[in-house]
Amino acid sequence: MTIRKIEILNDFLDITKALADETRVRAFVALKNGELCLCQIVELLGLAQSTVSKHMSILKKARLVESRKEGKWVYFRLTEKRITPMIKSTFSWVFSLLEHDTSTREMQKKIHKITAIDLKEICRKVNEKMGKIVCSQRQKH
Amino acid sequence: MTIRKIEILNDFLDITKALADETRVRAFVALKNGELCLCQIVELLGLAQSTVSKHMSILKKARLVESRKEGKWVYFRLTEKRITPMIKSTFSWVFSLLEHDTSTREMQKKIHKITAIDLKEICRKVNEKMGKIVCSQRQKH
DNA sequence: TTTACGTATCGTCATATAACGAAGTATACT
DNA sequence: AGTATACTTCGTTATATGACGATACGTAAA
Repeated sequence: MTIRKIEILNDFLDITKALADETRVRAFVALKNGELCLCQIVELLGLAQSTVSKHMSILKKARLVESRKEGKWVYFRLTEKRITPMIKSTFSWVFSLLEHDTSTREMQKKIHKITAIDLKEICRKVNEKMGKIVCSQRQKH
Repeated sequence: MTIRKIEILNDFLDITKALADETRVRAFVALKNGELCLCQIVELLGLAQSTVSKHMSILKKARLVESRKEGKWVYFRLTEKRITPMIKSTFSWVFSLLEHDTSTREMQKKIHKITAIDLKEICRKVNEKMGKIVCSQRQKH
C-alpha cells in the first residue's frame, strides 16, 4: 500500500529515536538473554519506576520490544511475535555492533545477579525506596 | 584498548542520534549517489543555511559523512576514507531499510534536478533569500 | 587590498525530551 | 469489600535540541 510505504521513514525514525538514548539502549540489550520484569529493569538501571516505564513504552512504540502481563507483573522481551523485517534487521545491526561493548558486558553480569534474586524481593526493594520518600513527605506536615 | 572499547556505546549513540532526525536522514541518503555541495543540500532541504550546516556537522561527528573543501565550496559525501566497520554496517542497514521508502525516492528525483542546475546559480539563489530578509528588516527602521 | 561569496559559529527562541513524585489503574491477597 | 502491590499515566521541572538571523571566517575575484 502507498500509505504503508510512506510510513517506512516514520518507522525508521521511531527506531533510531528509541535507540538514541543510552538508558533505552541499555534496557534493550538487557533483554537479549530473555524477558525481564519491569522492576528488574528498574533495579538494573537505577532510575525511578515511572521513568523506566516511559522508556519501555518508547521501545514498544518502535516495536523493538513487546510485553506480556502476568498477574501484577509486566514482562518485557525483544519483539518475537509480530516481528518485521525492519526490526529483525535492526536487531542484528545493534547486537553485532555492541557485542564487544564493555558497558554492555558489565550489564549482562548485573542482570545475572538480579535474575538470581527472587522477583518479589526486587519489587519490594523498589517499593521500599518509595516508602522512604513518602515518610519524608509526611514529616513535612 | 580499554578506552576504545568503552567508547563503542558512545560511537553507537552518536550514530543513532545523528539518524534520529528526519532532516538529517534526508541529507544522509541524499549523498548516496555522490557528493553534494552544502548549498545544494540547503536547496534540497529548504532550510536555513546555518541550520543545514549544523546538521551536517552532527552527521560528521558521527562519522557518517566527511567533507572536503574546494575553494569557497564544501562538498559532503558518505564516509569513504576513514570508514570503520561500525559505519559500514550502518550504511547497509540504513540503505536496505530505506530502499523502498517513497519520500527517499522523491528526494532522489529532486537531487537530479538540483545537480542539473549550475552550482553558482544554486548558491546565488540561497544568497538571494538572505538578501530579501535583510531588506524586510531594513523596512522596519 | 578591498569586495563578494560560501560556509561555520554564535546567540536566541520555541519546542522536545528525560527526570521525578503523585495519582490512577489493574490485579492478587486477606 | 478492602488492602497491598506492580505498573502506567499525569503534571512539573530542568535540560537538550532544532530553528533562525547575525556575525565571523576563509577563499576567490576585482
